[in-house]
Amino acid sequence: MSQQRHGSTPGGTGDVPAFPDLPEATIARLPEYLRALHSLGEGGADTISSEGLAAAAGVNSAKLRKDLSHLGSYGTRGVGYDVALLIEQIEYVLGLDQRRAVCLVGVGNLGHALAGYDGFASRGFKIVALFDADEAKIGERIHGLVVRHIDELRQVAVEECIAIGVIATPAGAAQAVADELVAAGVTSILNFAPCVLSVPANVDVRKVDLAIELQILSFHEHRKASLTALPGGRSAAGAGNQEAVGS
Amino acid sequence: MSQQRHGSTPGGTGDVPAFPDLPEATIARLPEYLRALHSLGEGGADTISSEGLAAAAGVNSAKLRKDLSHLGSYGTRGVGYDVALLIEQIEYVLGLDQRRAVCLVGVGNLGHALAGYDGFASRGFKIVALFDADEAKIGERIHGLVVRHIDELRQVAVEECIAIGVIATPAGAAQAVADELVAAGVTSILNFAPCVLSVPANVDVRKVDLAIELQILSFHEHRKASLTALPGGRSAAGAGNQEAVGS
DNA sequence: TCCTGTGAAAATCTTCACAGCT
DNA sequence: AGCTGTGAAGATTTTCACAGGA
Repeated sequence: MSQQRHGSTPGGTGDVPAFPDLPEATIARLPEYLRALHSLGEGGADTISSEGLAAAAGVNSAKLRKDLSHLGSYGTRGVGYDVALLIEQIEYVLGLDQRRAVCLVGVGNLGHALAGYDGFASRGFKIVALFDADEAKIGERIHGLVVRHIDELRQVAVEECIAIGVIATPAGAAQAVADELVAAGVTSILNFAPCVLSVPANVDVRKVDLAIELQILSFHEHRKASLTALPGGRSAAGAGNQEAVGS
Repeated sequence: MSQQRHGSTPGGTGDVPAFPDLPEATIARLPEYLRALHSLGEGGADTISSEGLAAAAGVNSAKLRKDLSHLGSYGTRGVGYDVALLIEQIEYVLGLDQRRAVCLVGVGNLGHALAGYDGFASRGFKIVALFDADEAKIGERIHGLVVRHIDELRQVAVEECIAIGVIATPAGAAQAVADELVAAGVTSILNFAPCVLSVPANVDVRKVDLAIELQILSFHEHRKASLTALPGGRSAAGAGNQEAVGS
């Protein structure tokens, strides 16, 4: 879903430093591997096989090995991967070793929940500022942060070195907010508003649209219904997006 | 592989009726097209070219045409697509013409917000029941619905014909909830808990993990930083082929 | 033995470019 | 003319299957 490509490989001769240019599909899976690794690590595992990690992450083992091979060789044949080492490597590649400040714009229904979402803090992100355009909300305290007026965004973004902006406004306001974020120097945006944003090529946008997820599920419901209404429907060969986990 | 239109498939594999089997990638984009069409329709457009619709949906026009061609021929050469007709067709394929009941399990921070999220109702879904395991929350009224105990899930699911279950519990509880949903006959699950669910093959699971989205953005931040840190780096990545970014 | 890492094949997805309809 | 629908080419992603190290 990325809006733009990330071809890089500058033409220069390659004293390219440590930046493996990973396939997008791989990048999107690394966080899941990381979560699985943390979970396994807490369970006391020191090493884990590709099969085991793959199961914990919900993918198949060949894909997992291929993905990890892009990072380098951090496994041991006959044994598996060292959990702690792999965590470290993935965290490095994802840039999680440095703290990244996040701001959230729009403290309505959804924004309110995001502001207090534990999952952010527990996985290396800290929301450092909240903004809204609604005067009635300015000054409100949410999970320890005070809501500020959107006009302060530019200044605060610089002060706090904000790296990622989260947009949780209604669709109508989202483009203007994105423009503000870009103007403030933010180069990564997570957009919860149901609309397309236009941004300069150096800015990355990811979109999460809750209704779209439901609509995709609705399609599959519709499909399943139309199959069972028929004689001898094939059952679900690649229907889901999850491996058939057989633990 | 090129699948023909709903003509009769030779060979009598069964006169499979109107269910085009769309590529997953296409399915995932249809809701976006639908949103764009509604938006254009409200703006007064009766017809729209592939170029125009593609821009509104944030994809390129060739992809859009290919996607729509899988549904059949609903465009007019030289003119474009009839907005109303196309909306109708996409809604039909996505199964949005029938009301689908949704239940939400877990009314914590995030669940609370989801229960009141306008985007669901406004795009054809209705949350008809809320569940939680925490006695303290049972009976609470949220956006017009009373929170019930998870033990009632099975019964309520049948009564209300629940088609889709949304899991917004902590990770530790998610698998048990998924099992309950499956036992209650729910065959589509939207999972917000950061964990992998195992479900039978006929159940579709989609996962939304907010922290993972941030981690993916973090990767790109890291990558961008490592590029600009290099000599000659500059914004050489000009290969950007994003749609013309209209101001 | 067990398991990773990886070429090569297969499947899927995207883009091009133009035939053909309005 | 303008625009859709679509084969064919290209790019990416997944899967297979096995070489080779522990």
